[in-house]
Amino acid sequence: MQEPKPNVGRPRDGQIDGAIVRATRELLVERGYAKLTVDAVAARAGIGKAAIYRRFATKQEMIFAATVHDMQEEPPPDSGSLRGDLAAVCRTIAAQLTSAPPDVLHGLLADIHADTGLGARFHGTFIEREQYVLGTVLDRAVARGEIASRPDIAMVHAQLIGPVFFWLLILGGDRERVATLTATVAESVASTLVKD
Amino acid sequence: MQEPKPNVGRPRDGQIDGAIVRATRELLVERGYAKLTVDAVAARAGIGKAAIYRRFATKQEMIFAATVHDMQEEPPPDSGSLRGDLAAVCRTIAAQLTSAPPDVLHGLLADIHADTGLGARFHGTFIEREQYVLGTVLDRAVARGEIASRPDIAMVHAQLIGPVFFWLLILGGDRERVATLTATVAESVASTLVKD
Amino acid sequence: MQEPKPNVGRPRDGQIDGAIVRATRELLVERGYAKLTVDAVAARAGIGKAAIYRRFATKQEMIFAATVHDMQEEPPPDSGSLRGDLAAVCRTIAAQLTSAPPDVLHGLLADIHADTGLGARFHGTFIEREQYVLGTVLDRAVARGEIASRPDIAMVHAQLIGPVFFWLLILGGDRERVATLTATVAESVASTLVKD
Amino acid sequence: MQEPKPNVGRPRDGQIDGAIVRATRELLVERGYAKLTVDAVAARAGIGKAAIYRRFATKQEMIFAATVHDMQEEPPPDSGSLRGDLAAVCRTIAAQLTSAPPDVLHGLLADIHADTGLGARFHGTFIEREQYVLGTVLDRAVARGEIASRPDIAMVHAQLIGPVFFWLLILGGDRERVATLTATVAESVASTLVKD
DNA sequence: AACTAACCGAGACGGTACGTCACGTCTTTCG
DNA sequence: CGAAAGACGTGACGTACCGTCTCGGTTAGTT
Repeated sequence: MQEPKPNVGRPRDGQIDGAIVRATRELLVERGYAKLTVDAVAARAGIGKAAIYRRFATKQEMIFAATVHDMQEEPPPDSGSLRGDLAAVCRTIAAQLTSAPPDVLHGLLADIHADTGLGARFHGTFIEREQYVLGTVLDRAVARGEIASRPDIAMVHAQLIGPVFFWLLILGGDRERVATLTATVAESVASTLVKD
Repeated sequence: MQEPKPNVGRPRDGQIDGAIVRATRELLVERGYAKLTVDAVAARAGIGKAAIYRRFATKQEMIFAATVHDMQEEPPPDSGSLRGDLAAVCRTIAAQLTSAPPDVLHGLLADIHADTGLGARFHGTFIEREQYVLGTVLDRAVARGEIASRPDIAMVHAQLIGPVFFWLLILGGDRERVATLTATVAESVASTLVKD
Repeated sequence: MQEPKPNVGRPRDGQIDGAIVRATRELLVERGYAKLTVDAVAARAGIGKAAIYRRFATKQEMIFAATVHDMQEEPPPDSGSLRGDLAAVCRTIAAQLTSAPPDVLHGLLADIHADTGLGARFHGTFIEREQYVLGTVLDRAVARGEIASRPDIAMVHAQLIGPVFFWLLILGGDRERVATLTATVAESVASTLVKD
Repeated sequence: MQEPKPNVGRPRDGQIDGAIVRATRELLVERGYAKLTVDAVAARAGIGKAAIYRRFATKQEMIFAATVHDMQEEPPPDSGSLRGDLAAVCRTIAAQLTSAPPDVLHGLLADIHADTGLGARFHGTFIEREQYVLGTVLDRAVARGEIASRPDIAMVHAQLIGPVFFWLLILGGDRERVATLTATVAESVASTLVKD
């Protein structure tokens, strides 16, 4: 979201922000990511295209903002074990991955990685946040004495989230069985870490 | 690839098929997925656009065909243990995932999931093949007595490939450390299965 | 010319209308009717193709508008005789026929008659106007007592303009001798009418 | 029509010539000049495109040959007066002009004048032949003593044929009234010439 | 109360790529 | 070697979408 100049001129209409998000989400569901056009969003929201581009630099930024909730994920409450904490983290992220249609995630990921700026923001907003949460959880395990030292976070991240991600986005797997997968993976990663 | 009518008229020039693939791959590397144009492919290949559209219904089909090699993956030689076999499968697939620039994979996945037909072909060509290979490997483990019965293949698939996939495509992780990740994951999945 | 909605949105840039006409005329002279392309017109005019297709439904409409000046021919001043009036009318029309390269006239006539809508507009713009002028001139002759009643206008039209048209477009005749032909025809038609 | 090499190889199938002409004429009537395609002619005739291009250098040549009958117009029998002879010539040519749909004539004329070679052939086949016939008729009038010397043929040609041409092709006039127009014009031209 | 600066909807703008179509040529198999 | 079938390079077509810009008009805060 681009910032308006403060305290001069007419202020932005706050209803428009909501209307853009709503129209974008509706059209993503109705037509899919590839067939979403800015003109259609503007028409559906009953606004002009300029109102969109005053707020977002590109179509991708708009979709990014409309799709991705504000994601201020916090470390889960201490469950008493690394395994339980990892399962909690994994469940939260899995829930986010199922909050948008799969083709939207694919399209967005492609566009994000095609654009340096957006890619950096995505990384900062999601990846780093998730790894911060993971780090907290792992530090707890160290404090508990479950593991000797904090392992490489990115590797743990990949082992924990990768299977869920793949299941949902590549295999197009059943969303109900994600819970099972999540539990299995958390167990598996925890025991691998503890074993070392 | 659209099929020509057999034995009537001038046959398709086989060199053109190769030239399209070559030009597409070169341009994907040089310009990236988002900036690939059909006109540029035709120009680079020294052919007309019509020759492309005679073979592929859309630009995406063309890229799919040019990117996705004929992928007739076979089960790896028996390594003597489930863990060794899983590691071999995982290494092979990881090698394929690193054979194209990452933005190409993202773009292709997005386009594949935006188009039902292409999605089905992708599933048939890759997912099913990988799961066939995995099934073979798991059956060996059953025969060996490592595991009691063949588990759900898709779940194993997700656990095995998901981390590598996530590491490479989402985290943009170091390609050299994929080997470490692969080994860790294979070990982890194997021991989870054997334990049961 | 397609009409813009009035008083909403950005108004059409009037300079573009002129630039399209100018570029079209230049390119018709430089390359001829058959080799005129819409892309070339847009490039020459320094505009996008969309700006052309926003104004004209087809390439032919564009050429029609660019070629056919607004043609608000008025009856010539009363020369005192039917013969003089007819000669004046004929000279005016002959001048219009020589204002564009001959291949443009051929191409335009062909396209006009290939498209019902354009044909109707051509008829309304040109034929009816010319016949209105002819009707005025003939009415004067009736008032003068040169002829008893107003004859069939279309027949007179054909007799008067046909020879000049044929001379210029079919015979590819010398443009300097059109004056002689015009005078001869006007004399001939006038005496045929007066004789009756 | 391009000549085959004589006495070598397989002779051309004479039925094909007829089939091309028939298919061309049918499609001209059904779809009009602008929408006639060589592929459609070949398909309708049940032949290959190569068989067409073996006979005609261009699409226009094909249409020219298919539309225009072999036109070996001879001077009409002596009617005893210039006026009668001119009327006969005019009637013959008018009949030819009505033998094809009007849009075909427009299209063909445009293409003829866009191509030097075809334009020359058209001129030789039609214009010169018509002027030869006119010359013969005018010579008769000189011999008869109706006129003193042979006037400029092209000018007479334009005066005589122009009105009919304009009536049929530009005005889209009623074909039944062409007879009246023909008679009027012949009378008018004859008396203009005799008067001098 | 007037001024001013940024807002608003609507839609035109330059640019770029798409997928289609037709031309006239070329290349195969068959007779 | 002619013919049917159809692939080939070329090049224009008309459409669609992007992100920008320009209208007339609206809506605050500042003079």
